[in-house]
Amino acid sequence: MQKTDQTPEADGTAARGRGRPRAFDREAALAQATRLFWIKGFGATSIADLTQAMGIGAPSLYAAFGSKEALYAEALRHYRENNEALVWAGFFSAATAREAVMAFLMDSAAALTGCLADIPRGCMVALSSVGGEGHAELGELVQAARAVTLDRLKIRLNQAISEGEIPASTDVHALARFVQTVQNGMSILARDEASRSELEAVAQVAMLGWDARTAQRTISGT
Amino acid sequence: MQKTDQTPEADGTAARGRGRPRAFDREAALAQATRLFWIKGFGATSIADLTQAMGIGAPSLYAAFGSKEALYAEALRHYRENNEALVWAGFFSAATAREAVMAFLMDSAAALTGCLADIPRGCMVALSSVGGEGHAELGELVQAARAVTLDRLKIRLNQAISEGEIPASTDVHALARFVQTVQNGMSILARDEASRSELEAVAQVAMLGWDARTAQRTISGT
DNA sequence: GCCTTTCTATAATGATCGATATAGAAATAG
DNA sequence: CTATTTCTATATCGATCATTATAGAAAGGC
Repeated sequence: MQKTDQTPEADGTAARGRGRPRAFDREAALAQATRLFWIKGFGATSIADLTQAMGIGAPSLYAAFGSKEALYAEALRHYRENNEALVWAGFFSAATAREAVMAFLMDSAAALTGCLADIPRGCMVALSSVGGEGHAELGELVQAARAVTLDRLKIRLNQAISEGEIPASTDVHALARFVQTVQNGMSILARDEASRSELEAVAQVAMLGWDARTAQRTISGT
Repeated sequence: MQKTDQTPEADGTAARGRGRPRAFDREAALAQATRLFWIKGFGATSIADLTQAMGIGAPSLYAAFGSKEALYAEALRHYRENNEALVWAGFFSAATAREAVMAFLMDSAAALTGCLADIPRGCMVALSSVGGEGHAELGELVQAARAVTLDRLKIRLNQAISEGEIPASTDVHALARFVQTVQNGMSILARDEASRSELEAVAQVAMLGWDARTAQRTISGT
């Protein structure tokens, strides 16, 4: 049960001194892999696709990342570390919950259409269907990643209630689900070449739903 | 250029008299294939998966449907013919645009969570990523299917304007995009096991956005 | 009854899948 | 320098992919 992992560096951490050093930049290779998984998905991306885009041979890929599934898991982490700020920075720096949600949706409109950086359209996490492809473990990983959005929204909404920004009677779960739904839907539209301004207009309409839902005379929820 | 298709019945139409008749129900087999494509997607569904679920051999599949891609195209048609009404019947029978959109979103909440029939969760069209998997032709097919939703919403909104239900100044495109976004987002939530009542609550919030956007004193768009 | 036609089942096609065995090349430790 | 360690490149593994050749089974037309 307490078998120690015998493989030299399956975890990816570079050994310090001995032996021939790796000839490629691990992070750069991971970035290319991430981009490919992002665009094509897990199942449609082959090892041959990956080695070509990463500029390395298959044995190097397996030595550095372990397996295709482990590489995807690392790509997910790389995706979050490098792209999360595009969508969440404004949310976390906003003074009010309304401004936070507004920023979240407007920044999503820009990021998901590839306007904030040279990145593929749509969200890698939202559009991933790796769970339905038979890879249950990776499926749970992306599902957990999707759940983070809902958690953050609910935390911010509860904070807004405790600060008196919105009524205590607000249905936090429903409102957070609504914002999550809109952002997820944006990914599908972005993949179909919807423009940034179109998604921004969607965000504006969504905020009208927010305003009506957070007005003092709230219609009691569901 | 005017090569006639030589294959006996690649189009699927049953020849009338001669020869041994087909031993399986073509529509029932197609229904099983549709279900499989719906759940797993095009790429992750193998011919072996299909023949097992359809209860036929591979040669029978190819004789009846031509190819895996042609089968998927037929599955898309079968999907629409058999599931469209779940989401659109109320929309088309509603007296006002508001009731139509409300019915569309509420019926979507029920259908996408598998509450209206014994069907998989989420929309086969919205969640399909066959385009990004390298099958451009099928990708255009599902993209066109997604565009139908937007078209219908815009047509109904324009009708509502001409009937005086909503102001002529309404940004029809933005409002239709908003509704489309919400419904698409619902599919992603439904796949992650969101409940019918959660999606119905989302629909309720979305309708508040509708009301604010269609109020006579409309804030001029974007 | 026989003959033609079309279906079905078995098995195999070449291609590609993810993953590795092997061996040579390149670096550090001593 | 030599020895050791770890990388990379070529080639290949069995499995599975979509597809089909082959042959036998079942129906209608005569």
